[in-house]
Amino acid sequence: MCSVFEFQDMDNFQGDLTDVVRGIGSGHVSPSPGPPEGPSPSSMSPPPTSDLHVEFPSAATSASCLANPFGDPFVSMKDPLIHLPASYISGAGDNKSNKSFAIFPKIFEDDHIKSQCSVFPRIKISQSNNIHDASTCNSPAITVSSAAVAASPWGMINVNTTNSPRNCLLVDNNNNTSSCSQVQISSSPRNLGIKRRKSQAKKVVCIPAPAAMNSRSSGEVVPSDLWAWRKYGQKPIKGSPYPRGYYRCSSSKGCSARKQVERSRTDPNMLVITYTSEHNHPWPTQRNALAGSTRSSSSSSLNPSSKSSTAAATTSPSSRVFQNNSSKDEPNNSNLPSSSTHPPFDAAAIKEENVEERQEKMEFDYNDVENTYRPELLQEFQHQPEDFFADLDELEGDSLTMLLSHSSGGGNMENKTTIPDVFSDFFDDDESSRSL
DNA sequence: CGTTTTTGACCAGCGC
DNA sequence: GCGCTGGTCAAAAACG
Repeated sequence: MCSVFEFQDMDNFQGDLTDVVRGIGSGHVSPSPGPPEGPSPSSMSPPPTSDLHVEFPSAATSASCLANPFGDPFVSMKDPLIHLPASYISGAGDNKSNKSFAIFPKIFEDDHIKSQCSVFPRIKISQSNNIHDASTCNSPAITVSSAAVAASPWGMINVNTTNSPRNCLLVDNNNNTSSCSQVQISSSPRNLGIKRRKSQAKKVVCIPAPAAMNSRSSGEVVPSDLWAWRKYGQKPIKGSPYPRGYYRCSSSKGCSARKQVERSRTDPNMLVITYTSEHNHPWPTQRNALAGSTRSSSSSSLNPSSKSSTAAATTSPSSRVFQNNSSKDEPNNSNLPSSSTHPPFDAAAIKEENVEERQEKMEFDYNDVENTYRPELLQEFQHQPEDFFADLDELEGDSLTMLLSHSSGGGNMENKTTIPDVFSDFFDDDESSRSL
């Protein structure tokens, strides 16, 4: 029933990630069945949506991560894409389409990075209202646990989907077994496919790709994180119909942080983002590149509506989403965290104006100089969930919508009640981390 | 004007 | 050493 990918040598893994995704893709019934036929993102089906439930980590799961080897928003943060509140993800009773997405962080340990970070919390995304313990493989669930999970309290992502013939996928570096059948990806040279220019710590994240509305002309969609990324290259990748985009951090000159973004060759709905190197600067207090940051997919002839969505997704001014009254003209705003580990809740390309409104409402405070969110933030969510989601309903074409396609349509608040718990865990988790 | 995107060329690692 | 492939550079174009 299940497929198990074993990465016997994570150091040689890089090129195989999409194979993992393939496994995932085959595991869930995509709205766009069949292998990709080519780089035609405009024809891609929307990302998995609706009826997903996110179970947030317990306080114990991400205890040990204060280090931030990458300095990217996926480190030390609850990835906004991952940690979407359930009502974001939940479609208004839409049980028709199969929705799933897998996010599996993966760390490539280098000399200096050794199982130190619980970047991703344990997360379960289930198709139904039942949160399955996918680790048991008894339920129709895809379980993706990164190698880092075994090595550290990183995150386990259980992606639960129904109607999947092979609906339990385990990615584990510890040869974790189950009743699942196994597909092994060994470190044999033939499986490498991608050379390693040099040993680098990398972190691979697989996320649902925002749909075509967010696509660039190249077909890439880049969910936003809070760093400003500048694309410096794009290459077709052998064996994949989709090109790989190369981005470097433009938030700060001299920052060596880079990331690669590509679609899964087998599941266009999935984006594989590989982070390399680390940021050497705090979280950006501004998008230092407004001029280009908003031009976005202007070149996208495929989907004019994508304008301001893609680059925005990559380098959008939405970085200001939860920045506390920070002016984009004021770098090093004292209101902002001194550390580089405070990604505002920026689930890619939220409309800026809405973002600002939300900012006012939520009054996020990033005075925290430690590596976590302030508990107050949680309280904000806990106490104002309705406002929060009411605002969200106003968003159109934002990343959440893109991510979830037609998710919360009409202000469906069915799962609203889960939010406080969600954020409770969300912050409890960080609390536990901070205490270390 | 400042920034990003695009894209062809170049460089480097790896297998044969 | 050669070829393949991935990663990076850099000039030109585009955008606000």
